[in-house]
Amino acid sequence: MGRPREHDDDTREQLLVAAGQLLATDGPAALSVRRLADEVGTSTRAIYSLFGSKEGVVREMFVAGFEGLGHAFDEVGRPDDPVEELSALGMAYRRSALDRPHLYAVMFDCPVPEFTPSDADDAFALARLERLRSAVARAVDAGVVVGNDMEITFALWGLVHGLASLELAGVPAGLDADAVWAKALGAMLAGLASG
Amino acid sequence: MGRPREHDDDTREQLLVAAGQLLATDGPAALSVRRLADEVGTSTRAIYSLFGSKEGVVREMFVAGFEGLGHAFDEVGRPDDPVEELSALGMAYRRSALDRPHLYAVMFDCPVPEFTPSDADDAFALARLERLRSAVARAVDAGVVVGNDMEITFALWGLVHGLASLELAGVPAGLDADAVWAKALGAMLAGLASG
DNA sequence: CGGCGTAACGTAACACTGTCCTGATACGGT
DNA sequence: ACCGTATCAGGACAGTGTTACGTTACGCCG
Repeated sequence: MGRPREHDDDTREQLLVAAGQLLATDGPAALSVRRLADEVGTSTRAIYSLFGSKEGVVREMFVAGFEGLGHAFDEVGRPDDPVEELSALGMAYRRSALDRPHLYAVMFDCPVPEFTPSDADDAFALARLERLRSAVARAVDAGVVVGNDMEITFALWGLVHGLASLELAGVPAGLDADAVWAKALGAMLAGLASG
Repeated sequence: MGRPREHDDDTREQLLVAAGQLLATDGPAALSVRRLADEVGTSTRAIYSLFGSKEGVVREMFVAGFEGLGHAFDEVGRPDDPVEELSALGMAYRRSALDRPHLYAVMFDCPVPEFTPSDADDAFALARLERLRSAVARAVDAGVVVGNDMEITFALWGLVHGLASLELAGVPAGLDADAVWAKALGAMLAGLASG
């Protein structure tokens, strides 16, 4: 009974794609409910039916961002050398951030004031780091890095997050970002090896 | 000739203080031109007379944030051991971020969509890092860290920025932030020493 | 000393925002 | 064929940053 819904999963997908494009091309200020609806050719009501609010749309992008990070981690195999695995995870993190900078901003900065991560969102984000944590644990077990699993995980996360953040903000001309990443990751992993 | 101005440097200061408090207590969404004017007991016109726009207010906070970082660096003396100096600069960075989290957000995240750092702003921010760069250069000269000055500076900046960013976002319960900082900084500096 | 020019003021209007409510719409069941 | 109902589009509402307007308060000059 009732009118058949046109605000279905298909328009939902279209809205998310359009929201990503708006954010990527014209910045957070351009992401308005009306413009988003226009872009897809539907009404503002669709956004509230499907996502509850503008915040809901951005939350979905937050989740998508961390899922993308998880996938980037999954694509890293399991090299024989645990240290090499950690290094590969770091570079996967970098690639994930650089490939979708607008999502990375939603994940860590809060460019859309309507959305701030809830505790559940934070928990979801934290869970994507399990892959990194297990790699750290493996390295600790192998004796190639020494210390507390969780502390080392956050030390590494802090490093790659900071580097990615700075690189997205724009490194000065004449500075080789590749070299900075190689130097930083190499030094950190070497330092962790010696206690 | 003309009416004497009441929108003077005093109200300017009051507006900046009030803007900081609004941002710190009620978040970026609460920082509206009308509310800011009400808080100080003046009119919205004052903000446009003194700062040109809302963006101008936030820009001033951006500058104040980096000046605060510069002062935090200045308070670090010049220990005999260059590595100890780098470590102290890192902890000064941490303190600066934790003392004024709302300013740190303005500096790196863009929580107020009206403001995005211009090239001049970025240049000003970068100049505050000169203190770190000179300390790195000193350490390189002393042979206690090896590599390119600028690359190492950004490696260190990335690390402390990432750690501060994660700590402000909230580390999971049961994780000792002090320990993470000590571990991360120690490992990085140790790793940089061995090339 | 009175009136004028001028600079700065508060306010109200504009175009926009996110959100909610109203009236129209299109189907399934009787 | 008609009604009930779930869904839709669009307009209303309160709030945003910004700007144009009319008013106010002072220094200067006649």
